[in-house]
Formats: sequence, structure tokens, C-alpha cells
Amino acid sequence: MSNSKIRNMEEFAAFSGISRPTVSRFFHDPESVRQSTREKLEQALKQCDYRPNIFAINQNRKLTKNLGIVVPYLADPFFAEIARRIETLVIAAGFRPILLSSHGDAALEVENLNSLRAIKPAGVLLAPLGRTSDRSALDKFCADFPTVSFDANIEGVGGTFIGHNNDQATSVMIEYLTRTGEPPVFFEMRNPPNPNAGKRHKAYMETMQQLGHEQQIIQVEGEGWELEEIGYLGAIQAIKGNELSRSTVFCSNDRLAIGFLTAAFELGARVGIGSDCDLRVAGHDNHPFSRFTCPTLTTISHNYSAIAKHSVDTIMSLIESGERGSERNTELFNGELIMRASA
Amino acid sequence: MSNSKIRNMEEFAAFSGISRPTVSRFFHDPESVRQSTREKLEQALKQCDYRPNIFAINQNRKLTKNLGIVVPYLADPFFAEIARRIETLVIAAGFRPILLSSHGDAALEVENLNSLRAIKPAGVLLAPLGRTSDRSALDKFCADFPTVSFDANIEGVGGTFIGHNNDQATSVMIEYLTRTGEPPVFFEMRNPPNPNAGKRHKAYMETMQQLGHEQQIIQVEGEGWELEEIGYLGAIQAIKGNELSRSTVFCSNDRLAIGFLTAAFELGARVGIGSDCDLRVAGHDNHPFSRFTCPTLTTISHNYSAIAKHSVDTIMSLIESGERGSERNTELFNGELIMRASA
DNA sequence: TATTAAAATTTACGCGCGTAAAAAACAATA
DNA sequence: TATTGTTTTTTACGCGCGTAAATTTTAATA
Repeated sequence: MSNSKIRNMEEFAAFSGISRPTVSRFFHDPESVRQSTREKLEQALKQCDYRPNIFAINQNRKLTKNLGIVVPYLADPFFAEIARRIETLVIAAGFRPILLSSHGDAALEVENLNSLRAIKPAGVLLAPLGRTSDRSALDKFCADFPTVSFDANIEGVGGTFIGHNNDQATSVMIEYLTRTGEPPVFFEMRNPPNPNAGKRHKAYMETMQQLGHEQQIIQVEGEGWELEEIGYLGAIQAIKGNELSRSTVFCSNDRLAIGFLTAAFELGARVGIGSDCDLRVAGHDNHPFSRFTCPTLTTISHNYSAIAKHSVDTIMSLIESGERGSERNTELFNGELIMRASA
Repeated sequence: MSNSKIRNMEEFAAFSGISRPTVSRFFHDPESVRQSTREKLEQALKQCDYRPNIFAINQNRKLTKNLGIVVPYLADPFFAEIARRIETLVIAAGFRPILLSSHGDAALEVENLNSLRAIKPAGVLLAPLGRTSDRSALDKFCADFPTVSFDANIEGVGGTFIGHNNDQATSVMIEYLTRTGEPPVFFEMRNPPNPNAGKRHKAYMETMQQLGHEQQIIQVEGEGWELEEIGYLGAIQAIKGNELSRSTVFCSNDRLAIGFLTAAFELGARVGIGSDCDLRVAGHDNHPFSRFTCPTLTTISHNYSAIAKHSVDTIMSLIESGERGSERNTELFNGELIMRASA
């Protein structure tokens, strides 16, 4: 490599012997220049490590290559996992992912969207907080930028929603639990932060009714995203207080279930599918940690890869078409029963 | 709010009745303009929602307000947790955090640093991958930007390192385990991805020798960051193969310990501190999930808040002083014993 | 009121690149 | 070789803002 004192595109153009506008086109899309020109430029690139200034690019282009990803709580491995998959796909599509977490805070969610405004994203993949979200702020944002929402569905927000089929998943789990034992009690938060909880509640009620079983719901108190702790405290109370009419428990999500297992273990209740067990506990999500609970957690998995892929594909086609995705589509992917030791 | 068709600083200056250079100074530092001027501008801001174009700002300022944060594996709740704390502090300091995860991949780590180069960060907080990192790439980066490394210490990389005192933490745990029972066997990966593992190994050897106890180390196979799985498989083998010379196990980190607990549970080995238990298992890190394992995991906690705060403080003072932090300082924070049920 | 220091304004230039229009060079046909 | 369509070059402007220098206004002091 020669002395790499190339400071801008002007100098690089001079160095490579190609005019600056052509160089500019080359960096925008290498296929848009003649092959012989492309080879010259690639050759020149090897001899000095010039990179176009990203700020100057974004300032002047109407369409940036920035793609915002907003998740409600990145410290939750579930979101970390799906964000990781999405990031990878976004990079592969030639875009720059900007990953932001709302840390469970509605004000920060709005702040994140404002941050994104400033970098003129080509599109945004948004997993909203849900109940606590500032709807009008989300609405405004979706009107200004191509947005695809995933995971949490807030009615009317965003063009397309890509998510998990809570109805199907819930009914599959109930049927499995019933066939292998008895219908479950449903264990959930009274005020869940995430909208999926409401769907699962409804699905439980309907499925149980269809199957002709009595519904029982245990709603635990607690606010925020410390779901394991909330599940733990609620389970202690439910078990100690003999609130469970049956010995099979279907938790609204895996994090609550993890807390439930901790409580059961502490109280000496044996959890598992065997006849020597006191309780069966199932979860929902296939949380990355559910493989390592004691006992391992029977759960329903999201179709992570399909949701990630479809979300990215959708936002890409929205970006290409130049639309906002005004007509509201909803695409749901079925869950998959993961049979483990806990139920 | 009046019609907010303000498109740039020029128009906003006209709207507010203040000259553009003064407006520019105001956005850079509100304290740098006279109070009466400040009030006028704040008033104007309420009537239209103008924001300076961040690309134009960064293009023209030599010093941006961008602060890069690079972690090796964001899907690990440990890093998610520390990243969350750091992000919050960075925002409070008036900087824009850019959080990047290397997803356990050395090539992506280099790619992340290149991405950061493009946005001319004022400084970077870097938790390197460790063993697999491209040292020369990291070195180059640190020479070009003020960098503070945290969590994983690669000798000679970066100016200042802020981390966890593995020596102190390890010896505290060994002493605790010994006093309440017997000295531990050490359970670790043969090829750990993270440099802390090496320090802990060394600290175990030295402390055991000092206390006059026989050292026993179990090294499990496996590559990558799926630590729970690696710990699980290794524990199955160790327990089944009767490889444990003592019944007290000190795992190199909590994620391995979580896998160990899963294995022990599956094999019917009772883990806990009581005399009716077969095994005692301790971890290291106070991983967010260690409170919810079965049994809950006795561990040594990092001083998360101190490490986060000190890392941010250090990079801020580096940025202010305009130095690269060439002299190599190392600051370690002591761990804290967290006594739970597993040991 | 005169003096002085501080703050704001005016004017003007530059950052690094996108992009449009016209002219020139090139490649592929007839 | 002439013709035609494609690619590149030349020229020129603009994006939105930082920033420097000189000037004017304002506020604080004597």
C-alpha cells in the first residue's frame, strides 16, 4: 500500500484516474459503472484505504442506507436474539443497522424515534413497548418513515405487522397439556407490559371454552420488565396459598415461567411430566434460557428465523417501492411446540 | 404550534429573530449564549420542532458527539446489562451512544471498528472479544481514537482498562467455599473466548496453593459463546465420569454454572449448601439470571455500576483532554460475594 | 455619561459529497 | 467507415452547517 493520505473523493478520483462523479456512482452502486472502470477503481482501493465520508453521503442523498431497529428491552435475551438475527439480515442487504433499545421506558422509546428521525433512516423495524407506548408519537413516526412493526402489535400503528401467532400457539399448547394430562391453569401478569399477553389471555379463554374445560386464571401483580421476579413472587403466593385448582400451569411467557420454576423449586414442589411430580409448568416463547432451566422448560417457540427474515424482506420491499406501507397487513407465523421436561 | 415548515438552521434563525451563527452556538452549547437570547430560542423551539441536521453537524465539526460502544456478544445478558448502564450514562453526558455487538465474531469486531471510523466517534468504549480478536486492528484503532477498554483486558490494547478484579474475587469465593465446607474444584473451558477466564484460572491456582489445598481443574471442550450448552455437556461428562475429586465446584463463570446446574438436575444430583446435598456449585459474574436458577446461584458479582461509571468518566476525561490515553492504566474493581442457595 | 468588556451580527468561506446538464469519449452495431 | 447508443468527463451548483474575522450592539463598570 502506498502512502494513504487520501482525504476525500476528489483526491481518490485523481489517484485512480477516474472522474469524481463516476467514483461517486461507483460507491453508490459498483454495478453502475463499466467493468473496466470498476476494475481500475477496485485496484486503486487496494492501494489506499479510502472510504467515502458517511456524513457527507447521508447529507446529500435523499435515501440513506440507515435502517433503524427499535426493541423494547434489549437486556431481555429474547429481544437480543431476534435483534441479532435481524441485524445480520440487514447487513446482508447492504444497509447499516442502528439498534436502539427503549429499556422498557416509553419516554425513551419516543426519544429513540426522534434520534432516528435525525439520521433519516430508509426504514425502521419497530417492536413497540406496547401498553405504555405513546401512540400518537408512534403514529406520527410511521407516517413519516417506512415502518414495519414486529413482535408487539399495537392496533393501527405502522403499515405491516409481522408477529407470532398467539392463537395457534396457545391452542397447541393447551391441547398438548390436555392430552398428556389435564387442561392448564393460566398464569399471567395483571398488567403485562407487552401486548402479546392480552392475545394469549384471550386465546386461552377461547380455546378452553371450545374444548369444554373450565378456565382458571391467576393474575399476578407487578409492573415493568422484571418478569422473572414478578413470576417468582406470584408463584410463591399462588403455591403457598393453594390457589391452583389444577396442577398444570401454562405461563403467559417463559420469563414468568422461569420465575415460577424458581419458586416451585424453593418450595420443594417437584415440577415435571412424570407421575411422581407435583406440578407441570409450561411457558411460551422458547426463550434462549428455557433450555437450561431446572427442569428444562416445555414451551412454544416463536418462528424466530421466519419472523426476522420476513420483517427484513418487508421493510426492504417497502423501501424499494418508496411507499409507506399504508394498507395495514398482518402476517403471523405459527409457533412450534417444544417438549421438554417441565410439562 | 405554528406551521412547522422550518427546513434548516437558516430558516429557524429567521423565525426566531436570532442570527444563524448564534443559533449554531446555542445548539452546540446553550450556556454559551446570553440568557435573554437563550430564552428567545427556547421559546421559538416550542413553536416549531426544528432539529439541526446531524449529518451536517458531524461533517463540519472536528469533534463529534458520537460515542461508540462495542461489546463482544450482546445476546449475553451480562453484556446487555452493562451496555444498558453505560448507554444511560453516555446519554446523560450529552453524547450519542452507538452500540455495536460483535456477535462473537472477530471479523465482525473489525467491521464494527471500521463502521465506527466512518462516524468519527469522539471516543469508544471497547469490550474486546479477547483471544480471537485481531490485535493489530484493535491497536490501529486505539491509536486513532480515544479508547477505553473494559471487561476484557488484552495486554497493550487501548490506553486505560477498566475491569473486574478477578484475583480478589476468585480468592474471596475460594475462601468462602473452604470455610463453609471444602475447597473447590475449578470448572472451566479449555479454550475460553474471554480473557477473564485465564485470569481466573491463574487466581484459582495461586489461591489454592497459598491456602495449601490441592488444585483440581476440569477443563471442558467447546468453542464459541454458547457457554450454557458447553457447561451442560461438560458437567454431564464430569459427573457421570466421576471426575470430581471433591463435591464443591467453582465455575469460571455463571453461564457455565447454569449449564452445570442443568446437568446436575438432570442427573438427579442435589445441588445446595445443605448437608443433604450432593454438590455445591458456585459461579462468577452475578449474571442477571443467576437469581433464578434452581437452586439460586451463589456467585461473585462484578461491581457493575462502578465499572460502567468509571468507564464513562474515563472516556469523557480523555475526550476533554484531547489525549489518546497513551499511558496504560488499569483500574480494577473488587467483586462482591453473593451468597445464595447453590453453595 | 464615558469606558470597557462581553455578546451578537454580518459576511464569507469551506466541509465532502450528490447530482444535473452538456460535451466528449467509447463501444457496438450496420 | 459511418451510425448509434452507452459510458465517462467536465462543469457547476447545492446540501446544512461550522467557523473565522470584522463590525456592531448590548451590558456592566467606573
